[in-house]
Amino acid sequence: MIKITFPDGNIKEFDPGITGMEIAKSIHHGLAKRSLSAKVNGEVYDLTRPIKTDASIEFLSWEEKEGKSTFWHSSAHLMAEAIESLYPGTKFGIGPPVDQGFYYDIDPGDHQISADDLPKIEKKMMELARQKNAYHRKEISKKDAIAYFSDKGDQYKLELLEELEDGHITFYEQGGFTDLCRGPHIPNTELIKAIKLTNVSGAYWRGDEHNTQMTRVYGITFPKQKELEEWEVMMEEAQKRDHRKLGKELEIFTFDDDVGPGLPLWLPNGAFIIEKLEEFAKKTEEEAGYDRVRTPHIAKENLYITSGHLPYYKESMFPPMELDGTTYYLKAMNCPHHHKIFDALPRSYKDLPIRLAEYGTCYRYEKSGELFGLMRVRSLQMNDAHIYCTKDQFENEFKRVNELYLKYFKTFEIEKYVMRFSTHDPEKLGKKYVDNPTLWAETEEMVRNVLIETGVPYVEVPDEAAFYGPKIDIQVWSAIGREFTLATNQVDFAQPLSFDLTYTTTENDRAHPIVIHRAPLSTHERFIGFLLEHYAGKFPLWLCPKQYAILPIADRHISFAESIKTKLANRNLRGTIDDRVESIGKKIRDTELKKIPYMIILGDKEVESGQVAARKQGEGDQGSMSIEEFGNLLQTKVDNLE
RNA sequence: GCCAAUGUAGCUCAGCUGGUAGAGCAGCUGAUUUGUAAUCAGCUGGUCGGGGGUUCGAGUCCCUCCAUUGGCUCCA
Repeated sequence: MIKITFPDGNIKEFDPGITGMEIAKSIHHGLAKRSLSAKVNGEVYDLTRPIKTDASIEFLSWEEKEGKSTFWHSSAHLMAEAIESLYPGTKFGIGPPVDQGFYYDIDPGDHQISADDLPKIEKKMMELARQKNAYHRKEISKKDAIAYFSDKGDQYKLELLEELEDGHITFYEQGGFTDLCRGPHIPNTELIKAIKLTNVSGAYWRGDEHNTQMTRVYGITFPKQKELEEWEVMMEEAQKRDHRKLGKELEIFTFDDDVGPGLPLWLPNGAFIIEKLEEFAKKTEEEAGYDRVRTPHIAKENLYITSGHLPYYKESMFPPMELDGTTYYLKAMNCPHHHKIFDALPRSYKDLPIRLAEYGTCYRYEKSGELFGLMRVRSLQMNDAHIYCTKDQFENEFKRVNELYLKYFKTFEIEKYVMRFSTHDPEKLGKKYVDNPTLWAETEEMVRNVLIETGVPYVEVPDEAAFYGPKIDIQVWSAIGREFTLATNQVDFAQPLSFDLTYTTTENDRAHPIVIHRAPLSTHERFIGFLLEHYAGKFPLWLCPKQYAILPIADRHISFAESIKTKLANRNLRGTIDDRVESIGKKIRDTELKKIPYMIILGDKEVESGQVAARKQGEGDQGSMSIEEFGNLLQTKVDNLE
């Protein structure tokens, strides 16, 4: 007998070779029905896989992330089966589950698979699912595995097999489809009740752009039709929050063909919000000891040769221009200019740390396929600063930068984030990274220490550092689940050396400072894009271009409206008067759609009582109050950055 | 840059197998002076992304370029 330990600590005995399914059934038929896979001694098992030794067990259902993964992984196999039966001769790459469903990379040979084929594949999948085919796990020798895929002529699977060790190879089979796969899988295809294939795209084999491009088919499946419907509603909701849509509706920004791709034009509302943000950042950073500087948008080639950007970063810069026999570049970053400012004066250890900030406009030649609304653009303004400090000051400075992030995140109610600590790959020294192994080791160690000390949760990602040093990026999720990098905090030991930046030490020697590049609010473009989705276009009051709208019911109420506006303007509250001859219903609707946070409705009653009828966007009537009270209400929120 | 899809009025979209553009909203004009999410009527507005081709005839078919979108790759 073997001992099986349950999550609640209970232990039961079973015959060796019992399966998860049988154990679940022995407890409760509901559990057996609900479970998709099981975690056995920490490893996710098929419910049909025999358990041979003492083990802990935890059943995984649709409610668990790993249960979903199992479900979607099996769905990928089902899709492959459908594709193979519809388009015989298709070769298969990899087909994993992802956050929202699954995909399979396929090589359909002569037959092109397009979006038009998806309904056909979906239908076939449904048909196959209803056949209630079990997923069979089979351990197989490497030799037999190679024979199978050689026979099939699937070079992709053969390539994957090459890297696998004999004795650790498993096949999964359901219906007429066999795949090389680690598993695990759900017991049976009939669990898959709702299927939606979402799109097809190209994907390089093994993620390398030098390899052939395969066709990637994305899909998502559910154990209940209703869940698919809910998911579809959720996707529609997400679309409404898309910053590109909101940016247009709220007149924040626009693009124009004649201006160029990735070059946003900020409309007055957008410009207003940016300037409010800047005002806030300047104040916050002044308090944190930063000095602001200003630098030009272009510089001579030599600056970027010195900085090392030309060898490492040239393809992301706009092409050079020739002026009077000299080559100039548009700046893609502010740091080289700032280094020259550091270098403009003799510096002593007594001056350090020096923190130079600039909301500098940069231009980056992002590849055309990478542009994405405001999130990836070619002209951008960074919330940038460079800190020059001694090695001793480094940890403290780095910590202070992290604290600044957290402060900003709190202000903008960003609760979900992850710090990614990017380190270098020693094999790529001199190619992707500045060739200075000692300093890489030293600085990575320092950053790691700060992270451990401050107790901030982080993940370490190898081979993603900047060319000049390790960095921390902060990953956030917009309200619609879009993930991207906002803040960045980078260590740079290389540029101070290449620019020969020095300060005088206590011993009257010369030493190179360490530089920290940081941009907590990322770029204006990305940050506004993020905020649009984060707040669904309902910006906090302090950022709103218009905080309130006064809606007079008839012409005769306009003069009262103006006197109120003046009073509120005296308290630095911003608003408009809708003096159109329109019904009050229409005025309210228009103001609601513009997402102006507060409305004041003015009619005879208000003129008589001297009070205002307040209405809140998205919430409705707030009742009557004095102008004073209304002003206080808004003022308090603005003061608290709400 | 690569694979695929899309591109019709300021916005959202319709336009069947080719027969020379249509709606709602917005805008303008007029009437309406209105109590918590759309008052009514009339009008204006498009070289159908650009260029080329096939055809008696192209928004519709073909080629090409541009842009956008979904991915891949990339991302200081």
